[in-house]
Amino acid sequence: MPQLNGGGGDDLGANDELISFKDEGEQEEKISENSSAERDLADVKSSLVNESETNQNSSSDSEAERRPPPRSESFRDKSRESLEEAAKRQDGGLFKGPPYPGYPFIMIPDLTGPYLPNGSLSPTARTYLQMKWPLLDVQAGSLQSRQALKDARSPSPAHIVSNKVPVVQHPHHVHPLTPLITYSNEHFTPGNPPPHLPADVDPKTGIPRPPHPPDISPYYPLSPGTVGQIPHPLGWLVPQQGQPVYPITTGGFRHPYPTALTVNASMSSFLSSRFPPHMVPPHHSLHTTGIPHPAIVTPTVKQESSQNDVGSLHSSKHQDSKKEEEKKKPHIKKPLNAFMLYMKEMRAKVVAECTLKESAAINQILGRRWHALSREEQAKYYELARKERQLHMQLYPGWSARDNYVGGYGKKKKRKRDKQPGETNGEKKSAFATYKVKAAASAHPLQMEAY
DNA sequence: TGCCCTTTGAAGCGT
DNA sequence: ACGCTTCAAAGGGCA
Repeated sequence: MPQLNGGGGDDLGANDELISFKDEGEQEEKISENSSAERDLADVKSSLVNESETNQNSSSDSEAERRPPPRSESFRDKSRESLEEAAKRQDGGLFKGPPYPGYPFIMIPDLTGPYLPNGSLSPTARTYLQMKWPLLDVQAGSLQSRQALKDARSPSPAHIVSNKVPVVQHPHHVHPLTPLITYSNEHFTPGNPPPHLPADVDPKTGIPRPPHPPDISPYYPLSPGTVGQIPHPLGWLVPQQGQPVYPITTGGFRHPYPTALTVNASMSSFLSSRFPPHMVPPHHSLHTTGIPHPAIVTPTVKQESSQNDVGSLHSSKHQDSKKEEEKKKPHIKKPLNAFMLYMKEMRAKVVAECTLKESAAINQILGRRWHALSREEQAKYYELARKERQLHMQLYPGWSARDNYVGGYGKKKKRKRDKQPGETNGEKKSAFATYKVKAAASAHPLQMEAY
C-alpha cells in the first residue's frame, strides 16, 4: 500500500465509495467556517475538552451531535483508505470536475488537462498550485499563467473560509498562502528573492523576500550532494526561478507511477535545459545567500541533538562516522500526509480565530475540523498528500521513512517517555485533558463556557 | 535549552 | 495480516 499501487496504479481500483460522496458537507463546512467560525471553534473546543475529559467511550459522539452528519462513520471507517483509493482514481477522471477543479497536480503534465484550464481553481488548490508548482506554470509556458497566478495571490486562504476573519494572520510570517508548502518554505522564502521580482522585506528577518511564496516554493528539502543519487543542486536555484525546489536526479528517476508522473522526464529535462550548470549552489544545505535551507534539517537540529543524548550508547567512532554521514546527508523529511497538509493550511486560520496559541490545542481543533470536513475536502488533501508522496519518491528515490528514525525502530525516542507499558492513547488523551482545559481556559471567553 | 503536548496519516518493523 | 512505533508540523508549556 505504501507503494501507492504505483500511483501509476492509476488503475485506481474501484472506489465506489467516492461515488457516494455528497456535497452537503462542503457547504456546511464553509458555513461553519465562515459565519460562525468562532462559535464553531468554541464549540469544537468545548466538545473537545468535554469529550476527552469526561469519557473515552463516546469519543465520536459529540461530533456527530454537533454537526449534521457530514459523513457517516462508516465512511470514516473506510474513508481513510477509500479516499486514498478514490484519490488515486482521480487521475482516471473520477474527480474530474467540480470537486477539485483546480487541483494542483495539474502541473503534472498528464494531469494537466482536466483541472487547470477550467479556470475554476479552488482557492486552496490555487494556493497550492501557486506555491508548490510554479514550474507547472512555467511549463505552461506563459507569463499569462504566471500572471494569473499572481492575480490569484490576492485571495488568501482567508477568503476561502471566511469573509470576515482576517485569517491572513501568520504567526511566523508565513505567507497566508503558504500553508500547503511543506518543508518550511517560510524559512526559505526570505533567502534569495529573485532579482527580477519585486521583493518586500520579511518583517522578522528583515531579509528581502519575494512578495509571494509561490515564486519560491521550496517544497522538499534539497539534498544537495547527497541523498545518494540526487545531488541535484538546481533546487537552490529553482526558487529563484519560480521553480520547485526539488532536486532533480540526473541519473535515475524511478518511475513508480509511470502513468501518473510523467512529470519526471519533462521536469528534469526542463530544468536541465533551463538552468546552466553554473547555477549550482555553492554549498550543500546552504542557500546561495548562505542561508541554510530550513527544509534540510542539519544533524545538529532537534532530533539529532537528542540523539546525542543517547550518544553515550554509541562509540565515538560510530558518532564520527555518523556525523560525517550526516554531513553529507541532510535530513530529508517525510512527505506530509493529508492531515498535515490540512493543518498547515488551516492552522493560521484557527489561530486567528481564537487566542489559542498552543499547537496541542490548536491541533485538537484541527483534528476535529478535519473530521468535519466534507469528503470532497478531505479527498482533496488526500490527493495532495498522494502527489506529495509521489513527488517525494521521485526526488528521493533512495529515501526511506526509516532514515528519519532517530533511535531506530523499536527504540522509543524521548517522546512519549511517560507512556506506561499498558497505557493507551485514550488514557494519555485523558491525562492531557487538563492541559487542554487549561489552554482553552486561557484562550477565549466563549471557550470558557464549556468548561 | 530542549522535550512534551496534540492531531492524523504514512511507513517501517516485529510477530 | 496485524499491531505497534516513529515521524511529519507547530508553538506554547514546562522541567
